[in-house]
Amino acid sequence: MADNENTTVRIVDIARMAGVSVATVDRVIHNRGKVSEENLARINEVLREVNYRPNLIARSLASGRQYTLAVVMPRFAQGEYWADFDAGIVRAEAEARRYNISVRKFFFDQYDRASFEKLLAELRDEAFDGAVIATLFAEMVTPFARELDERGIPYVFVDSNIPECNQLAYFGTSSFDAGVVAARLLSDRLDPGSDIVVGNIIHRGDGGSNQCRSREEGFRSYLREKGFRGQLHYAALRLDDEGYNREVLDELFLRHPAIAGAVTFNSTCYILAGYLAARRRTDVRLVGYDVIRRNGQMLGAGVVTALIAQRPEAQGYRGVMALCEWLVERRRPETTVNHMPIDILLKENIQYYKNNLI
Amino acid sequence: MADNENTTVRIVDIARMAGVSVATVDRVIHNRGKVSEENLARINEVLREVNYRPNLIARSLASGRQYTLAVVMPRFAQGEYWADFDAGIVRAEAEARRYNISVRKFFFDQYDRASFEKLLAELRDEAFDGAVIATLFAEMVTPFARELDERGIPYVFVDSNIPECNQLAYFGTSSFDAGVVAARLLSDRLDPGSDIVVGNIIHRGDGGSNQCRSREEGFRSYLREKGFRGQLHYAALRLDDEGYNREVLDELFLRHPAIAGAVTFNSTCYILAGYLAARRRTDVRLVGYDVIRRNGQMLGAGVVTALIAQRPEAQGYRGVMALCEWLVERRRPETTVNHMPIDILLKENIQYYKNNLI
DNA sequence: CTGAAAGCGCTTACAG
DNA sequence: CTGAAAGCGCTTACAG
Repeated sequence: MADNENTTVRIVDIARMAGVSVATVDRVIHNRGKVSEENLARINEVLREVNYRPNLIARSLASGRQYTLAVVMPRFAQGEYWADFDAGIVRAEAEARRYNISVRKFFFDQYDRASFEKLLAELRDEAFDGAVIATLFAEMVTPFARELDERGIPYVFVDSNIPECNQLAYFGTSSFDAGVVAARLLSDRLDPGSDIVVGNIIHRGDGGSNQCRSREEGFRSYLREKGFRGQLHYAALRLDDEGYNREVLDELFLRHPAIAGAVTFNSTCYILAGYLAARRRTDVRLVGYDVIRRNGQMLGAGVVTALIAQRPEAQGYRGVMALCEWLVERRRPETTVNHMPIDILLKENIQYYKNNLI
Repeated sequence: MADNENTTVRIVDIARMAGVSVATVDRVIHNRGKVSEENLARINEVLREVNYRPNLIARSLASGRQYTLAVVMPRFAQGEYWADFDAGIVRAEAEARRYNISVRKFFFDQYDRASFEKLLAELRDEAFDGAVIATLFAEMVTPFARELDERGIPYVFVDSNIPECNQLAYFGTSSFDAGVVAARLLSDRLDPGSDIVVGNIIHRGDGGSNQCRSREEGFRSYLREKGFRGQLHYAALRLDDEGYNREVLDELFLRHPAIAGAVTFNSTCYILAGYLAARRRTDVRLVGYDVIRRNGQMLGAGVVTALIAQRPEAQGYRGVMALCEWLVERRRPETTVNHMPIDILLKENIQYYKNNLI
């Protein structure tokens, strides 16, 4: 019955036990067909009996099969959010190479939906065996996902999930609950009547990402539940236009003196932080997302109260690895929706956060 | 000069380029000696020129070399802290198997230093190629580490670091700063004059672990810096002895009515939480360590204010993997001291923490 | 539908 | 000090 556990059984062993050649066993293992009913049954029986575990190392070495993965993500500069995600891709790439899997990155502009559209069009003519897709523009990802389904190409979502697709997996936070946590951290010591500024970045095309919208819903939901009575005021800000932002915010704060809190639902809370620091508004609590360099500095300086992070490096790494395991071993991730932890960073614990990108 | 990047160069290629056989190249690659000066030089030159990267998969398949790793850790029951650490070990084990590396666990009783001593004695007669050691009893680990140095066996520390050893790596938090974070979370809304209870578990042998001592130092240091004026009172508690603990705590709270905060520096804050819940002391803020089941429940119930966690699963996983990479590829971890993030868990974000053990 | 044989890149005795 | 040859466990044409 129970065979000697420690001697691994190989294909030749299976072949001998079933009275066939290794090639036939191989056909059964890979469902390549062209095997007689009786051999099929016999081999499967043996496979089951000995609980055959293929040696993946040998398989990889022998097959020489090459896979290419496409990673569809925003373009980034050093120190920005997507640079951390990219670090995870790079790490996964190094591991994947051992299994003859290579990675190609395709970039779009996260503030310009047209750039994403254009990129998707290009991808129609590209050959790849799997894709990791950052779902910022969810409405456009959905139809593209259907095309991939038709092409039989597996894909993984990162950043925020889109439930109605056939993704192999999702890696990212629950955006809604990440919004709840922001509200908790911000309102903890806020008078229930205070107003709150919401900093937004002006988009080309249309408003906000999938993720930011969900975070705001979670944020509002928490405040509602806790009986918060203040107002939320939106500030439409620009990247790298300090003068403009200052004007907008000056006016906003002037008009609404009850403002005692601030939040951004994307990774640019350093903009609001810069303003508050310049104006010495130490009375305003500020919460934002993502441990990018400029946010981290503002947290260390005490201008930002808390940052919420979502393990971008892990998202990148696990996205690629999920596809690798699927392609090499036909092994699905244990769960499709993989919510990353919602990390809370304060001045006191931020220094260790980046050390361990895993 | 720069060769075609994408065609991998193999040992046969090197051999041909150097005008020798693959066996000689292999000897050079592995410093096995028995190679003439001139061949050595020529081969090394070629190796450098083509930037040779061995195919580890092929190497592993061909060599059939077996390694055994020893993991020295506390015995645990399901739901306890070390069970999470163990989950990381198990995951690493699965990966390591591919490279012919197996893991043996050796358990001691974390509340009994004699059990650790006994275990170390046993390990002297065991054969293994690397060790992951939980450093709870630091004074005893140090001499044992020296023995390993002499035996030429690499080792990795987890839980808390011991600087003066030759560990290949350390994976764990900065215990001191984890104490600082506890103080920040506890004292945030505490009156500077309030007293604080420190819950301790009575040890057999001697007091507290390495880690708990450092956390307490960090804790006290933060309070000192912030001008905290209250007192710290120790409660010597027992595992699984609710009646006894209740007596001790009843008396303590009676004698010190200024107590408004509580902390434990190990993972048993559920004991204090159980007491506070039973006595309906919602006025006492409680902070503890580690997301074990019973702590998580108390956080969800609102009895515990915050938990601080240290990614035990990652510690286990990375500890084993560091040894694997060293044994298989002679690759050292990039840094020796790998501080894990100090994670902060509140009621609002705890639900996602366990999903992603990485 | 089936099997013998070569090969993936490396390591390991073995004979010289 | 050196090299020819077999082998790790699996896959892949190829011939039947």
